[in-house]
Amino acid sequence: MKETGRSGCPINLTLEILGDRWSLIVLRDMMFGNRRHFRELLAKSDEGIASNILADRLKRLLENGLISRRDDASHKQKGIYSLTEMGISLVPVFAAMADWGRRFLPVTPEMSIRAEILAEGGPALWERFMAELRFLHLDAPRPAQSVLDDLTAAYRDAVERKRAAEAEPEVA
Amino acid sequence: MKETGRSGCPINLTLEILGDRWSLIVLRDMMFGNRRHFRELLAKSDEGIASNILADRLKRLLENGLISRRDDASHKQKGIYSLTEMGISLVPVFAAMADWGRRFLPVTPEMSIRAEILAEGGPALWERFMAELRFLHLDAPRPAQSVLDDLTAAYRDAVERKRAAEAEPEVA
DNA sequence: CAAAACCGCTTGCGATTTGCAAGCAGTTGG
DNA sequence: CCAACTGCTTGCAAATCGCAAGCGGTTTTG
Repeated sequence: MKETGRSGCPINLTLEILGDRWSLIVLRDMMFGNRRHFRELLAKSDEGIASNILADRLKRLLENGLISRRDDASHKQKGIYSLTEMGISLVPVFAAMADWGRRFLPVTPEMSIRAEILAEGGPALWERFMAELRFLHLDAPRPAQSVLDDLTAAYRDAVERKRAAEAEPEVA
Repeated sequence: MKETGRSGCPINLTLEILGDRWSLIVLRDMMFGNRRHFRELLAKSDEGIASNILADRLKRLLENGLISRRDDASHKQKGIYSLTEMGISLVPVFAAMADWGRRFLPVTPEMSIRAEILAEGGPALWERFMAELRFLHLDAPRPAQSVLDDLTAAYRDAVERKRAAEAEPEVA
């Protein structure tokens, strides 16, 4: 909790915590990719975050209450990072950002399929997704159906379709 | 348009453009404070942006198509910055971020009143606000009623109430 | 009509942050 | 016992940030 000397505006305060190139990437991978260990977040990211940056961001996200950390019982060195309610509550922010990005920026189709589903599902879907995240990251009961599975399946389908299209460039 | 070598994920692409401490602050002041000149953005900001940073951000926002710039007919040195449709479309992102910030961060009451109104108004209100921004920044027709006036009036009221409360610390 | 204020924006410079590569002590599985 | 793996740190060069001052030109003011 350092003194920044800036204003009490909600937009400004949000930017003081999340206004950099990597914090939201880390949270995105935890949220949509269910990556919970340091190495998972480090290696499986499409953007290739550096290990010192990742360590720093995890520390800052911890300090600010967006994530929590506990030891992995199955491996004495591993830590498991989880989203807190504060982190889970970013779902609408991700949905809004992703929808804006897919409309105005040169996104790839397979990377924007999940943004599309979230935009079409609207707040009702976001709420179901957040309930699922509370099950995965907190101690909430398992919800009836899984939004994350739907999102992941749609993404895998899109990747698979792209691979198939590239393997067979011209349709006969 | 520089090559960053990162992914085509909408979240990532959005962060490559807006993922820093100042870009969204500048857009916020243009959007909610209707600040259109360099000096207005420089001096009237609650956060005190440096002039070189402001110049750099305006340039980047121009390059990325979020704002436009034209000369001020009434003053040969002034330029007028306007939001483009791409910039106006960030309204839902601001609404989501502001709502998250006011729920989880130590915002001041008078700075969060607008976030509250936007959250309660929901997408219908956002759409009316965007129509008004198209009138102020593009060449769209004037909408029936002004959301910005409502937001600004609510903010002024909150500031006034705070000033009154501070002038008379203890209620008799 | 000259001085003062204001205009957008740049420059210099020290401090901080970033990105990359390598490495570390401890743990696990074969 | 050793190779692979764990989370995370260190060194270092490059980029960025933040502050202060200033620049050529325009407009306002006394």
